[in-house]
Amino acid sequence: MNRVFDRSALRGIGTLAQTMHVSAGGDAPLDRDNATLVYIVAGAAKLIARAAIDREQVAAFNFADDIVMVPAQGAHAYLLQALVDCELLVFPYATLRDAVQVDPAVLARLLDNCDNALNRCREKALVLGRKTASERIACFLLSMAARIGVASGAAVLLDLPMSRRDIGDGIGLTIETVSRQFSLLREDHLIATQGRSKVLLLDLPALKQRAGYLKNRA
Amino acid sequence: MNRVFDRSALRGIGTLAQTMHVSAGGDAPLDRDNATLVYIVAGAAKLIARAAIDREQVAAFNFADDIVMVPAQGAHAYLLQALVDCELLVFPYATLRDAVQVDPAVLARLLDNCDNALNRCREKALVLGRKTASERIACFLLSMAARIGVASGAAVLLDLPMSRRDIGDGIGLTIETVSRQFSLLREDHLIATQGRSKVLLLDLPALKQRAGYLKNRA
DNA sequence: CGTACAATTGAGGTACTTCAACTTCCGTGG
DNA sequence: CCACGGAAGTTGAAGTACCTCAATTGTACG
Repeated sequence: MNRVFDRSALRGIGTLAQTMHVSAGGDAPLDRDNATLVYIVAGAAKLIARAAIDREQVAAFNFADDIVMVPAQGAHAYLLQALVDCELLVFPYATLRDAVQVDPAVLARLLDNCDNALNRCREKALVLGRKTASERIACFLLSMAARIGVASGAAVLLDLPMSRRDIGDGIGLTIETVSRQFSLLREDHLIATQGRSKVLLLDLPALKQRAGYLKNRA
Repeated sequence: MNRVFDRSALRGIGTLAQTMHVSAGGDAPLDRDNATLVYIVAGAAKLIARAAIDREQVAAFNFADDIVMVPAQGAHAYLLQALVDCELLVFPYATLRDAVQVDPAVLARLLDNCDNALNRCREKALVLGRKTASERIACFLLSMAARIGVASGAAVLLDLPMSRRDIGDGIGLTIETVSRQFSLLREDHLIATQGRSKVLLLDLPALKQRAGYLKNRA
């Protein structure tokens, strides 16, 4: 595991950090006026962009060992909400950026992390702007499989920490459309569900087909 | 101007760079298998994510002095296309990241740049996922005003280098819907257009209203 | 075991898309 | 300078994918 904040890195910047425990459903109490960097020690969270109280977009789902860059409030408000109980390490972005200049290797890893987040966000933009409901669900499931999936023979088991509403807010659909798409995938035997949160991906190739990925892959 | 690659920075990394000239409409011939960092010396470009030949999302519009991080090809292909004739400075991302560790200040500015791109991408995700057509157009115009707008009394003049199709591909609408929304804004005297590319924003407060920004701003 | 909430399913509405025709713009050549 | 032609943009009519509203079923927790 190539953690951004390994023991030696933390020795230098640990004093800048603030440890937080946020219980499931709660908002991380972050500074709204300054960008913040949050290291998720344990748990799972969603970063939401809020345009109105009843209209929000999940900008990213994040899990243990992820680093989340939470923007300051601008035209819209950003909140980091815990999906399950979380342990967080919180840094003011500007302070951290300046402090880690004594350790360029850590800075480079921060850059890599930011680049990864940017790439995921761009994939999300493509999904939101140009994909159908069934493609969106397939993309979502495959992306979750890559991050928190557990191989189970030819299948992949997902234990999703987020609700159907969260999923919908993440891929720009309503809770009902998400539910209908799950039902279609079940009918076609691409997935099986168990309870509210467990999803078994039965046919990854077929899911990739539905995701609308490029045909001519390297 | 706080350029990322000022004279002293370029002295150290200039040898890594490749200069390119791309004429309007052309693709920058980048390495598809590795992430690339492009500094736009002059011109304007669009970064597109392609799901199919007839289905692409503009991930970002970029202008002179911008740094664009172009992902390697994954599930989808990314292309940097020139909107007008461009002069570019191209770096392999990984090589550059390692090389600039001798100059943490440059690394920190790269991180800031990446953070800005991430923030813009997240705003885009919110627009694509949760905004109506009229809100999207307003958001687009305001975002362009902030980047390439020229104050003209109380109004702001835009000389858009991209077509209606590009705009649509950027905010997830069809060319026809974009056109209809422009017509509505004209009827309501929020904008005036002149030729294909010039847009005069006549009423910024009203545009912000239509953009669906948060009411209770600090 | 019962309650509260999450998820599913159905019926009807709507915002945007698709398809098609027309108009404007603007570079080119007469 | 003006006329031409092709591309870009605009406008209209019809279709559809997704949303909204409403009722039912399922799930997890006390």
